[in-house]
Amino acid sequence: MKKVSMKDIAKELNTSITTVSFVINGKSAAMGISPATEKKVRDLIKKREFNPNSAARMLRTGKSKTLGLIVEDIGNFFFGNIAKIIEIEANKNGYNVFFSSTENNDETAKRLINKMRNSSVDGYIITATQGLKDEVMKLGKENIPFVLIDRLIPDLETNYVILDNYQGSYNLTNHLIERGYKNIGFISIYSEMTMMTEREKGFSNAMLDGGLQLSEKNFLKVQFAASGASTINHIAEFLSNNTELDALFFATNYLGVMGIEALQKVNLNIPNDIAVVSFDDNDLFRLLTPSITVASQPIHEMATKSIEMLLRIIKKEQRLTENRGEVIKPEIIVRESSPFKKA
Amino acid sequence: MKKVSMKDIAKELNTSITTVSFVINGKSAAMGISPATEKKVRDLIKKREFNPNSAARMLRTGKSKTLGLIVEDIGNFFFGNIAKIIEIEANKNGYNVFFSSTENNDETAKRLINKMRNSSVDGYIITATQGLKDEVMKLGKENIPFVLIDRLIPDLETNYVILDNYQGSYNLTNHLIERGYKNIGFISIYSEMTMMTEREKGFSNAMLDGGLQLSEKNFLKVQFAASGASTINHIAEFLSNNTELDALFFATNYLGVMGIEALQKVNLNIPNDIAVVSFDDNDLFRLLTPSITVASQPIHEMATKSIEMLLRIIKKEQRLTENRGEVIKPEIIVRESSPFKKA
DNA sequence: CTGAAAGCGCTTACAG
DNA sequence: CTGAAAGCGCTTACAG
Repeated sequence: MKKVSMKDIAKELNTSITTVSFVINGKSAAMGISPATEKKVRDLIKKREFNPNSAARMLRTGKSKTLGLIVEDIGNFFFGNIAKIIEIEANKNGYNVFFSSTENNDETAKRLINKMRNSSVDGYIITATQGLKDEVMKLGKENIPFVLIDRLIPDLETNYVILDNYQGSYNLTNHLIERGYKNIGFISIYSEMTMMTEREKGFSNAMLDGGLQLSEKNFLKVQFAASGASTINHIAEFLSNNTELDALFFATNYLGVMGIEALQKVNLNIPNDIAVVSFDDNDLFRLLTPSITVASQPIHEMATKSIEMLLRIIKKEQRLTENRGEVIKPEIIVRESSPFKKA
Repeated sequence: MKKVSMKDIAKELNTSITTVSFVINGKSAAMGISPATEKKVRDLIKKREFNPNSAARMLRTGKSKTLGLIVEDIGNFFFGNIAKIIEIEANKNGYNVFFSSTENNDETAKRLINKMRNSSVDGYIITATQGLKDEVMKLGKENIPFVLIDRLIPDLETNYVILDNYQGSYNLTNHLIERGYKNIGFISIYSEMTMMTEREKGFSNAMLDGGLQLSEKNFLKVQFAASGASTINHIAEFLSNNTELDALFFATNYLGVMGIEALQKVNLNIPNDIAVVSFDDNDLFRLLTPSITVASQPIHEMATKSIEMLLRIIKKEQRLTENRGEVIKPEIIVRESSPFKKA
């Protein structure tokens, strides 16, 4: 049972492969195929269940109709849902999408980009890792369409869709200050990524603007790669050493999750002993008792904006060098973990 | 800046394309290429950063080195992590993977399978929807490798990796009975999928084996597609109408999440007023107060078993018709939501 | 030990 | 309005 080809269709209809190809590619009108011929071709295509061979088309045109999605971790709530929406939108536009997780590792990210390049993807959506600048610049130089999502690369001007991390962090900190908290601990990871530095800047500026003091006792940084257990221990230790803290700001949702475990470990009650807020929402924060106040990323908006931008670049409606960035505003969702502070 | 091809490499070395191809495909020894020639070729390939054109290779060999992963929802914890592991394993074996979410919709699933077929994937890992039997049988007839994951299709013998839903459900119910609960409500979705029917059977048999009575008051079924709000209302109503219930068994983790919201809505306290257990773990259940007892799916084991099985079928080490199913045992993780019942 | 050549299934410039 | 033919970049049977 051999697959049917354009040749088979053409032969059965006593016409040429050219005609069949024009019909398939919607060029009948432009190339002046008669409606009668067009119908004959379409009918037989349907009857024989003919589908053009994508490899042949790809070889001939150089376009694979495939996109590459490189995220930090497809198994996490944020990126999993980003991926779902991107895949649906890509599909609507005739694209399939390859995906891969970098686990925030430079070498993995580089390998994945090159692997996908060998499969000739038509464009990328990339969650950059810290040392990815050269690799991404290479894409730019070779004129391969891409869009950065969720995080920028310092000193690299390009197309991106990111969250306004500074503003979200500033507003979330301000929310705590307005509710009477004065000794706020900011717990983040060691990172040069602007995503992290912006969140820290937003926190610091909100504190200073609120007339509050800042010392190193307000900051804890942990290693991203550290195991859950060791991170929880670090946080617990920090809490034990800084008993004057009345609120905690976790810079990512997985830090928040670990932080909540750490608080249980040292027997601190949220929100009676200490208030808690976190950057990034997830199901858990909504349903925990108490529920957790967050700065939430509009996932749907970020995903659709980035795939639309990538398709525009691929279709050359937007130049790769045009540097049209989208900065999405996060939303502060006030929940039970940050009530007005009791006197 | 044109991409370098095998022809360029051959010309520069004054050798033939054949020789270059043999070297690239590791056939030097078998075809008797001299070590000196082989080294010359390899060095130039590295120097010119040559990568074989995948489209040409695909057209010629009929193999795309691409797999299709069709899951219910890549954005959910279980499938997102399944996807991550499958992608990593596939990559190790030289495959890229396309993914798509069915949202448990038959038409979407059929469309996705056919779309991927047109991109000539070499094999599929599929989370079946209820009406997917014909489509999957077609794959079988055309000898296209695939493995079902997470759920079977009734009356269809094939390769699969699933959870032992019956045993997990039986054991989880038994755990409640041993702890003194007698009026247990089983909350599930309308579904013909064996996954669901097995869970219900496990529950019912454990109840009967425990000498407990069963009536329709022990069962609530909701629509999968129903919105969160309407599902929560249904559950809340069920609870109000069945005040004698002392424990709830949620048949999936998203039902568990909604159920917890419903319990808050009708002011029932876990575990003082009512115990709760759920099938499928997630981060939330571990961190909620109280934490939730679950039957947990070994995600890593399910993912690796399924990709290994698919690769075996592709490499013809296992026949598609061989029907080698793997049934993975779930683990009961006892947490705070199901203590011994107070007198 | 190595090379010339056919052919995978398309698209498209060219010819009529 | 439609067709014959080149060519995309590989793999591999065949020849020597």
